Amino acid sequence: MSATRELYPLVGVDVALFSVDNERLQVLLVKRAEEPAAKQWALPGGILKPNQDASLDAAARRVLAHKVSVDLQLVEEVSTFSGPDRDPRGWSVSVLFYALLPKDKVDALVRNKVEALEWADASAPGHRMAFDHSKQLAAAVQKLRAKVKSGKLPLHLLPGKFTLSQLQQSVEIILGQSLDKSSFRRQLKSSVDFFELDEYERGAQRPAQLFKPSEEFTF
Amino acid sequence: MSATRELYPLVGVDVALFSVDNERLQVLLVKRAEEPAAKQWALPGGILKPNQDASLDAAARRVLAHKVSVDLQLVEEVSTFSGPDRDPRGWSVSVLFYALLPKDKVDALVRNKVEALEWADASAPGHRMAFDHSKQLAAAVQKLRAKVKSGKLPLHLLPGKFTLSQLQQSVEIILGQSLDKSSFRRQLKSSVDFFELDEYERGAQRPAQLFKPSEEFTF
DNA sequence: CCTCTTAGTTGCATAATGACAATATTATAA
DNA sequence: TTATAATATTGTCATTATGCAACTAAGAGG
Repeated sequence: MSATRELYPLVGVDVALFSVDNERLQVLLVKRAEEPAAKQWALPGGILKPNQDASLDAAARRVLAHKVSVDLQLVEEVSTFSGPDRDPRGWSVSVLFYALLPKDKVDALVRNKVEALEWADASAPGHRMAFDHSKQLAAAVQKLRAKVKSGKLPLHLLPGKFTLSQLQQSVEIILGQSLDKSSFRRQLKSSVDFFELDEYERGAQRPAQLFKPSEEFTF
Repeated sequence: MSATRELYPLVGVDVALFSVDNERLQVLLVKRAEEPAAKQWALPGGILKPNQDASLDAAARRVLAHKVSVDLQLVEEVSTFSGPDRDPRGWSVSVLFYALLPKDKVDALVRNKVEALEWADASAPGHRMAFDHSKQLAAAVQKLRAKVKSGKLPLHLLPGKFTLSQLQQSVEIILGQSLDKSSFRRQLKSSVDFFELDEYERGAQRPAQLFKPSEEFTF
C-alpha cells in the first residue's frame, strides 16, 4: 500500500457544512471512528471511489449523505490540500468543499446516527482537529466570508421562505459585524435573487413579510 | 492499468500561464507530443509524481519548469476538474493553476526547446484544445478577471520596475475595457502594494516615474 | 388605551466614485 | 525653436453609496 502511495496519491474529499444558529456560524464536526486519527474531531470526509463517484463534487455529496440525512442545495469547492505528510497513510490530496444547511434542517440530521456529531463554532471550534482540518476550516470560512462580502446572499442558510430580518442576521453572523438596516435593505432593492410573497410571518410583534429565492438564484 | 483506475484516480496538474503583450491577454499552449491527445494543443500539464512533488502547487511548478525556463513568482489554484470521462486513461482529477509571467520574461522561454509552444489569445485561443482544457482556460481567465476586478493589481505581469501607464494598460487588457486615467490613479493613491522610486524610464517623451511592488505585496 | 417591540420607510448629510475637461511638465524630433 | 507626444496633475459635476437619525406601521400584552 505504501508502495502504491509512491505512484498514486490518496485522493479524498472533506466538507465544511455550515449553518447559522444562535448568533453563531456553526460547522459540523465528526468524531472519527477509524484510524488514522481515530477519536479525533474532524470535518466529515472520505476517500474518493472512482467506481461510485461521477466527480469530486459527487464524492463530497456521497460522503456527506453518509453522515447526515439531508440533501444539500449547495456544495462548492474551496481548494485542495496536498502533500506527503498531511495523512499518515502517505502522499494525499484532499479537495475541500463547503456546503450550507438551511436553518430549519439543522435538527434533522442528528437522529438515528450512532456516530458522534457536533455543531462547533466555525470561528473557534474548541477541539484540536485531525490532519490539517483546522487549516481547512479556516480556508472554508474565509471563502464563505469573501463570497458574502462580495454581495452574494447566503439564502441557502435560510428556510424556503424567510424574512429580511433573518437574512440580515445571517449576513451579520457570517461577516461578524452588525449592519445598518436601511442600508442593507436599500441594497436588496436591486436584487433579483429573491422576490416577495404575499405571506407574512406572525411573530412577536408586527408581522414580517416573507420572501423566496428566485429559481435562477445561485450562490 | 485500467484496473488501477478503478481504485485510484489519475492525478495531474494543468497550468494556465498568462502574460500580456501587444494589447492581448495571452496564454501559453503546448502541442502535445505523446498520447493521449497527441498533436493537440493543450495547457501545459502533467501527472503528479508523489516521490518528487511536495505538493500539487510544487507539481505545477515542476511541470511548468519542464516546459519553460523561468521561475514564476505566482502560481495560484483555480479549481479542480474531475470525472471518469475527461481523460481516456480513466477516472482522473486535474488541479488547475494559473501563473503570471512578467512582461520582460516572455521571450526567455522559447529558446532551446524542441517542443511546440505558442502564445495564444486567452479569450479566443484559435485552437481546438485537448481534454477539457477549453473549459479550464475559461475558468482561469474568469478567476484572473475577478481578482483584478476586485481591486488586486496584477503586478506579477509587469517587470520589477514599472510605470503607472504600464500598470493601467495591464489592467485594461485583463478586464477588456479602457479606464479613465485620473480615476485609476486616484484609486492607486491609497494602495500600499507598491511604492515610488526616484528613477524614471526614459522613453518616447516625458520620462515616466518608476514604481516597485512592496515586499508584502501578494496578488 | 397605553406601552413596548419588531418591521419597514424616509430624509439628509457626507463620502466615494466615475466621466470629462483642462492644464502643466518634459522629453523627442523636425 | 517649435511641434508633438506622453506623463502627470487638477478641477468640476453628476451619480451613487454610506451612516445616521427620525419616523411610521402593526401586533402583543398589560
